[in-house]
Amino acid sequence: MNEIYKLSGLNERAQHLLKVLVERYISDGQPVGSRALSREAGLSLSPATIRNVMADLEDLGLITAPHTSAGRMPTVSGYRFFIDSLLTVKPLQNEIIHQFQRDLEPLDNAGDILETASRLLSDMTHMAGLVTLPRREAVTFRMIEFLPLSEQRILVILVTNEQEVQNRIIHPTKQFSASELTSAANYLNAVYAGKDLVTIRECLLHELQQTREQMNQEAIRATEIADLAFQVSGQKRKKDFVLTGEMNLLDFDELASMERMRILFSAFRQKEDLVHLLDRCLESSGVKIFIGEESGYEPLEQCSLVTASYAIDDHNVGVLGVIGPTRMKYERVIPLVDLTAKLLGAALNHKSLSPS
Amino acid sequence: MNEIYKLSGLNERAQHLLKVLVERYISDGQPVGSRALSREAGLSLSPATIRNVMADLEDLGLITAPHTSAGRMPTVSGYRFFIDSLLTVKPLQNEIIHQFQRDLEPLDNAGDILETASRLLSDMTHMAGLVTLPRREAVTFRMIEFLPLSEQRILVILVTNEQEVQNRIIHPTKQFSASELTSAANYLNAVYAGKDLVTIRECLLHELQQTREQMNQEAIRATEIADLAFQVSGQKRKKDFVLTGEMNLLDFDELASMERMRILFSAFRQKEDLVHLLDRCLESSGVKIFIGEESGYEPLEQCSLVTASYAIDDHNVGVLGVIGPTRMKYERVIPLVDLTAKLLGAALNHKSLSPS
DNA sequence: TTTTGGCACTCTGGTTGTAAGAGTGCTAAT
DNA sequence: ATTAGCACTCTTACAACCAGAGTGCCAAAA
Repeated sequence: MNEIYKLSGLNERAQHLLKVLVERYISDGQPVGSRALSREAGLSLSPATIRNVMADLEDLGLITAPHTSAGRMPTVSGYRFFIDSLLTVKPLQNEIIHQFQRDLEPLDNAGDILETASRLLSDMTHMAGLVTLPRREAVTFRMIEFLPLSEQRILVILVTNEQEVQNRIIHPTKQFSASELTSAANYLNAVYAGKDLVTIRECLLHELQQTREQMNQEAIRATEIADLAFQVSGQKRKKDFVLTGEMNLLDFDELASMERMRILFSAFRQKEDLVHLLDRCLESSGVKIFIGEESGYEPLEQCSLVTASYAIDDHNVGVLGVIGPTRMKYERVIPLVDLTAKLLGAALNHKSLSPS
Repeated sequence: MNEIYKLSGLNERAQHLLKVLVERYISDGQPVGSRALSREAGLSLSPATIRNVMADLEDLGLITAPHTSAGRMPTVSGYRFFIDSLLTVKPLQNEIIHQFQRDLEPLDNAGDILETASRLLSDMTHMAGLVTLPRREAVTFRMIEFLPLSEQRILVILVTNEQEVQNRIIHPTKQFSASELTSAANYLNAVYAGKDLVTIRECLLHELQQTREQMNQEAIRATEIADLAFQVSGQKRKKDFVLTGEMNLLDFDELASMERMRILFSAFRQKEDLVHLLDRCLESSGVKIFIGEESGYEPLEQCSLVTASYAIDDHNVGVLGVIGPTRMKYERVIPLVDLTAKLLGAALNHKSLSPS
């Protein structure tokens, strides 16, 4: 029999017991023993029988005991199998969906929307929520306007994504007259509207290097100042993602060793690795889960990361998710992350479709 | 002798011993006993003598022992006396001053400046830094511009404080033509430039209620749309202060009980009380220190708060400071907070004076 | 009068031993 | 295939104990 397990996977009963064990462990945090499992499983099997099955599950590497006389708890593979094959996700109540919509709908700029999405995630799950900023390629240029503040300072107003507004002040070396600025803006608005910022920067660079003689004076001036304007826009962006509810993680005693927390928080500030990890989720849609060491990122060792990418115009442009202890209520977190991703995409899209 | 202490304060020797004790406790975190103090104080007194003095200091409520056979540690009054009368502040190295300037100078918008100031504070002290946003009365109007995005949406660009730019999108119920918008902007720029936002809102409200007949058509239209524009600007501001380095607080073991941290962090999110506390520091200039319970704010019980207000045009407009364990290196923190306040004020001022 | 050495006392923190409880693995019986 | 029984292991809590640190007080020394 033991042989059969190893060769052809787990039988019904073993799967059921694994499921109950994981569920119990998730809600308790205590290793679960054979007696408890026998009581809980509803199979009217004696603890002794349960023990045999548990021994098998341990052989398969799905559960493990912290020491001889403690119960068992799921390993990473155990969680993996649980999530992939045994989990029954709870559908969300309509009430929650509506609340999310209520919170996201009325906002009118991307920053607030991302922030709110992250906060919804962290508040609803009592864990840490995070939302990456949309890829820069996804930012499309709508219009630019120049507003002279003084001799040397020009305020650049950049409207993107039909709704989003960015400002910066530039200090051109050459003088630009008010009418030059207006015509430069008109030129740029006509030529580049609808293109994304990355492409535009490439074009500008290209044009700057070209022999000027092919262009008219207006285009040259416009290119010069646009280069300044977009240059700043292209520089390092201040942050890579919005992170909220970090402090919620203090509440989980499995993470609560000060040392772990310190590592985790400094990882949040480090960012690079985390960003890299999240980027890997951008490609495909759907909810992804990294359990503990699966993320390949040390500080997250005791944590799980549940992510989903969000899309604008059917293109995935960013990733959001939740970080919490491995022992989290996946059946609840997964649909929440899924929902948030969809609604975040919708909220960002919505703005570009309806003028209200 | 004991009598004399009580009536006329402490003699030299007792003061010196208190100073050494507090310094020692601050650097060690361990209650300090008579032997250690006798070694450290450089007075060639025996532990027994020291014990007598310590007993007196305890009678005066300046130090206390956690239990019979531990050393003594400062009480709140002890810290108070230490700070007010015994502390010798370390002057800052020029290197640090220059670094602060280097970090603050190049920034060109208030948001970044505040954020950087806070981060400087938290990084240099390894504690939590915070900076309140400038009072709204301190925000002066420089110019406004309207940019029609579509039929129903108008982008409002509001330049304040000579440098700061705010955007919002409004949806007026009535239609405004492009030329109407331009003339409205011109009107507002002419009439209100240099006034602060709060005053302007009051004026607008007042004018709206007046009988319209006294004004020309242009002024009426301008007032209508300006009301919309400033209305949004006047609404709740998103945040009250910038807080950085909260996580640094995890490193202090006297705060490190998860429970304390939770209370502290939820206090940071609560904000109201903290804001209220900070507001009380706005009135007068100079560094202020609240030790433990002195702040009258429960969650800060084990913490000290070191604040200073910063000024624009010689008016105090905001407060910044540092939150850390009662047992902090005041002689270093105080000058740091002081410096940051001055430089922050300068950085904010600077922008409005020199165009570069 | 001030300082000091001496001494008894107290409290903490670490170590050790012990007993109870929980859970296991194995074997033999059902 | 399942189960009862049993010996074994490991954790946890508790008590006892000891060493160390520090105190307060008193009487002697300066």
